[in-house]
Amino acid sequence: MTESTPAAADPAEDLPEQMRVRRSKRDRMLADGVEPYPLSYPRTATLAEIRERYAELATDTATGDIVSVTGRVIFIRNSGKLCFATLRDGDGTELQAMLSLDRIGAERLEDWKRLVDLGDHVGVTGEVITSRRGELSVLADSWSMTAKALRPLPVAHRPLSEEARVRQRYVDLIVRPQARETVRTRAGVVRSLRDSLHSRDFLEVETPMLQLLHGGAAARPFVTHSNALDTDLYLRIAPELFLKRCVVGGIERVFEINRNFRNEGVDSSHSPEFAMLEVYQAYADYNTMATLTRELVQEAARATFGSHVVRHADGEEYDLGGQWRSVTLYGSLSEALGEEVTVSTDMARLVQYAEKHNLPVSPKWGPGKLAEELFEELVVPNLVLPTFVRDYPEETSPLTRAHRDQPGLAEKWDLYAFGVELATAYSELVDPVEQRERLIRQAQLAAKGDDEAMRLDEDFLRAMEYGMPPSGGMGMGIDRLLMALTGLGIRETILYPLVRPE
RNA sequence: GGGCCGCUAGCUCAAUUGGCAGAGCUGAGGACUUUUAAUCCUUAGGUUCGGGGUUCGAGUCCCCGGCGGCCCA
Repeated sequence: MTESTPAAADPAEDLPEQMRVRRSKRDRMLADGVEPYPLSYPRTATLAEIRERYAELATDTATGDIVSVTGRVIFIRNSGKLCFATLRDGDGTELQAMLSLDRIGAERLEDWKRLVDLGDHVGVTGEVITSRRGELSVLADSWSMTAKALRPLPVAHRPLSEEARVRQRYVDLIVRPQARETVRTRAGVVRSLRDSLHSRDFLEVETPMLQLLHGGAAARPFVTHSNALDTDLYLRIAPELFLKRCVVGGIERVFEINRNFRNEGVDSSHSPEFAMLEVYQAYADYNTMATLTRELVQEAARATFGSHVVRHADGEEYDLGGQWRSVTLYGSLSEALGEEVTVSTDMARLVQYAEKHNLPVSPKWGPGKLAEELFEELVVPNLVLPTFVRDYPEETSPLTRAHRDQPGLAEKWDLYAFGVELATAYSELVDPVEQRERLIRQAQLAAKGDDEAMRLDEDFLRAMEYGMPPSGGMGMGIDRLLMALTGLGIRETILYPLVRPE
């Protein structure tokens, strides 16, 4: 509404012709005492119900059944004494309405031709018939405007520009079936994740979005302010530290599906607000989490596509069924380099490999971070089908338990699919003393590089000191899961992505 | 943050070397009782993203800014 004309000005002056015409039709209705936005319409059946009930009706048949239907006019074909319109329901079902002179009379037929435009919502009451061409139709005895549209629809047969689709998603949803389908797919995936977790006795909780301290991930936060407390607050970058408090409190299987906020770049796979599933399970480890994650994704694929084979927007099909490939970080990196690399390979050697592959090296990186960067550069682009990448350097995994038998490594995996990171999981670090030492080191690093030095979350450490049982934890990006299942960009999987002001 | 590409009618897009800003759909007027993106006749519709510059002349070339997309960091 920001662009609308102030009430004082005469809005008709500036408007394009098509909008003036539609407003004048609304005015004409009001002048005739007809409400262009009535309270309701006595609908007796949805378009889908009519289609289902009369699926087998033969060509050029009259049923004698009278129904009342509603829908948005998406195509219109008027002639002198017989008019056709295609109506569409919210679920995308289409049905034809027919209006004939002998059935509704000259006056109402003329009203239809004068007042109804593409995009209007109408209600039609009449007999269910099939036309001579076999099209299932409602032959009107009466009709009403149920909501007059004041703006023209875009051309229905050419794609909207990508920017228009994102900025005016409501228009995208009206004209593009794939847009409506994506909304349904997303709802189905989220529902499937919840069902899968509930059936495994996980409890869903909601933890703070507004936090005094941000933690649980390395990312720049959004900052806001509480007037009541007179203190700055952070929008959460992860729910991790609160979910762990839940496990300390005895909620042994806990999850949350909610939004995280990161004040970072926006591109085809990153959004400043994104939906995330996090799961924690006591007496589990990163192996338990791998099985759970695979089952969650496979059940989501089956719930939404009826199969483990998913079809991407480009038509390619991928089978997500069965066991998934599992590699180690250093093993796959060694293979890509053609030389043995381990967690004890020294910095100088790693820098040589980086130079050989034109990878710029930041002076802030340690050997663990550099190995990860090399991995992302050389291995990740080739990971198409879901692949677990296991055993990351301890250096970059401050909340992860040390590997049970390989020094210098941590029990962490990342799940990659279609070139992006889909999920990550740890055998959680639960020793409060070691946890404190690692967080202090992180805080010192943050303080060096950043004026917003991270403070220690003392309450989190206090909770850990009460004793957290051995646990596995996992986080999965919901938007990215949708991307992996559908092949769409992140701005298509998010209904209303952030855009710059017009 | 850097590079490249784009922004023209309500929508999707054209416009040759710098030389009258166009098409389809949509809209308006008319014809049509079986259409399916109906068809036929007539017709309207523009601050070419904004600002500045070069030029006899700029949608087109140059500079600054805005928005979007892609690639890179």
